[in-house]
Amino acid sequence: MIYADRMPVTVLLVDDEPLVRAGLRAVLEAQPDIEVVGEAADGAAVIPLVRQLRPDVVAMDVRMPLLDGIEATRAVLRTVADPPKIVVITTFENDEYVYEALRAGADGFLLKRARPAEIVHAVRLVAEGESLLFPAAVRELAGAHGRLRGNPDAVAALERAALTGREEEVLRLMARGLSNAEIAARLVVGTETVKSHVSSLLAKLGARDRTQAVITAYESGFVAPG
Amino acid sequence: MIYADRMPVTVLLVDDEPLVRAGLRAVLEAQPDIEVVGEAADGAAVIPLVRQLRPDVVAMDVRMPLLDGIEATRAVLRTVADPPKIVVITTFENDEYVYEALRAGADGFLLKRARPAEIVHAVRLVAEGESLLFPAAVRELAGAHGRLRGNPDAVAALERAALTGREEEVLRLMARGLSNAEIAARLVVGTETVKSHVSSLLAKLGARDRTQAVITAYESGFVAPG
DNA sequence: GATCGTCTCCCCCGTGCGGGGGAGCCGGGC
DNA sequence: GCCCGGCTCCCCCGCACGGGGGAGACGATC
Repeated sequence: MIYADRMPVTVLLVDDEPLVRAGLRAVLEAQPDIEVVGEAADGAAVIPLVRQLRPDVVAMDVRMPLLDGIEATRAVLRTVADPPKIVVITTFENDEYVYEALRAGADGFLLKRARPAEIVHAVRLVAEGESLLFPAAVRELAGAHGRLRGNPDAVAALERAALTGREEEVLRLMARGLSNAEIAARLVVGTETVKSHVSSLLAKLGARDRTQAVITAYESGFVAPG
Repeated sequence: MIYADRMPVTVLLVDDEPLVRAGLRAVLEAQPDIEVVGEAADGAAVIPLVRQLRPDVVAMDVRMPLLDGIEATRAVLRTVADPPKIVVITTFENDEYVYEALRAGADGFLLKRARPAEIVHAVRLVAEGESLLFPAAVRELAGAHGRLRGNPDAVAALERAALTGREEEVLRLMARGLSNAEIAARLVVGTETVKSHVSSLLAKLGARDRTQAVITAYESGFVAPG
């Protein structure tokens, strides 16, 4: 493929770790059709930079000290006219922050440990308006080709369930092995509240216990393995 | 099991955090058959200490200021005759440094948040040159530089676990959502037997409960969704 | 013969889990 | 205005789960 005859894709890097920024810059700058036009260490600095630099793509960490990637994404999309595409960067798969960011309007995400070629690919795709949303695209990117979308029964169970937002959050955390108390701490609510959500989602999913619920989550592709 | 009649296993601790060293020392010294013979705060100090103390096992942090665990591992294996076994210590699962260290010749790894019993277990097994560790399989996977079929940590956890045939059967049934009683019925054994297998397998996988074990099963590809 | 690991089963015991109920608060929709 | 769904928190309660032990039977290995 030849990209050199197109306008280069301009990218703004936003990550609190200089090391990560340097790595991304090295990877992306190695491409003739990609240009890193700026860097920021926190979400708070993003908006003025976006206004000034007008990048095609913002590669943004989700976890940052002052203003995280979720809020920054919302802020950019809310306040900037003709906003750039936003790719959120994360260390962990199954990072619930990522889902928040995607809900906030991000166009895709990538893992820090992805291979250079995958990162480049992701940036190009997003720049072209292709939005890499959830598992299927990720698996494709990750090269774990061939995996199915999910067990139809499990998918159906999840769709029928019509979980509320909070229930989905709880299920994601359950699927990462957290206990009720740990989930409560993470969501900053009482354990009784978590138990309430758990009971509710178990009933909706037709699961007898949390283990069966997590199985359904995996089988349906609601959470993605590796 | 009685260990006291054997020669004690001698251990050298290498970690830049004094707190971690203290914790490891406390855990290991509580065992009659394990003796902590020295400590170092950085990889750079390891080689002379290894020459002087001749420990059976070096428990080494991967991330250290001057000389990290990867380079230190290489250095020890390259320059010391009849080198000790090396266990790398890490805070994070999904730590690519760990895989680097394994490629460099480390014999195993453990998470800082592992339970004392697991840490002790790991040190003993490594000291015995036993199969706890990453046999060829993991090193191969790590060296294949490629994507694995699953989350590397989960794969590693399963490899390291070395589950018995029965334990694997039980894990598969757990991963299908069966309760202990149901598994017992399926395998035509008593529920106490199943509980015994479950406890054993949880310990080996480093899982706190059956849900975490099932997650590991999915993440590693031990059971496949869909 | 002695040792070891696996599989089997048993005990006690604490607790996290999940069921079943209820209740207050808030925002949106009728 | 009222009602309803979602989120929050509370109670009681039974039980499966998991940790801590131990022990006998069997086969493989040394």
